[in-house]
Amino acid sequence: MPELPEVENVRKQLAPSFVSRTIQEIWAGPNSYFFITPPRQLKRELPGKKVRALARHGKYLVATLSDDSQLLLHLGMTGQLTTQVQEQDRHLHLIFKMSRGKTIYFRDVRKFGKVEWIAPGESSTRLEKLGPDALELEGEALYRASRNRKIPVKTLLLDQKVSAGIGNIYADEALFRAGIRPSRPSSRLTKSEAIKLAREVRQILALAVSAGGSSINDYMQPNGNEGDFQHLHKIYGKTGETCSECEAKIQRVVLGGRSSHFCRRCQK
DNA sequence: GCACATGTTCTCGG
DNA sequence: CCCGAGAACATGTG
Repeated sequence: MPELPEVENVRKQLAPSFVSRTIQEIWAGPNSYFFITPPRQLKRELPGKKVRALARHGKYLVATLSDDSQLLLHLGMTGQLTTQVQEQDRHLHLIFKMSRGKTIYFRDVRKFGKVEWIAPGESSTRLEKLGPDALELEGEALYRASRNRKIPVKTLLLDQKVSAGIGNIYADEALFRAGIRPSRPSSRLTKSEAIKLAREVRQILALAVSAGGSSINDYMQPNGNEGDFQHLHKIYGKTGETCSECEAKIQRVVLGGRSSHFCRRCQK
């Protein structure tokens, strides 16, 4: 469910239940795949610490704790952070009991989500690998990253080292709005196209944040509401439908192992 | 059974 | 060491 706009909405909604509260108790399920930091260590380290801030870098949520340690949360494909879950959920992996009566649940059906605790003074290789947040992607930087690369421009956009936060939906949407085919070799991008594409990326992400993200399948905000941006998708998931800007049928190809949607008339 | 799913990481060959 | 392609991870839905 989560690309930058969805994660940003989770961050904003979760903050009141998380920030300025003390972690009183941790419940962690037995799923070793899900935990970078093992459950026993989380149970040992987290209780008693206060959450000072909840930030987002790309698709990662980063909580800073009172001893300057950090807790990284990544939602993977199906992760959900919510303040209202029914107990007895087989996909529940982690529960934070916070001070003053708040509880936060982390559930994840496919378990591609991740939880990692970073000790004070340590740094996370995961965060260090991330490029600039996609809300601030600059055309110049995108152009530089595209030089001497053979990979499709779509795949370049998905590279979190180039820009952190873009996922499959918003990559397709931004390319459609920029009039660039997802299959275009990165090295064939002109500078003015790179500048336009970066602007479309920033714009669509900001719009999607405002709309509460996109809810398709199981994405939900922490309060249980759905986002609205899926109604504004113009290309993603619309294979075979008529393009909103012309009469052509929307095409689907696989690039870098991901479904990619485009209009052969509007995108060159 | 098959295809596919808002993601990341690892392996392999060049 | 860099690059790119493909597989792997775990589970559900149609």
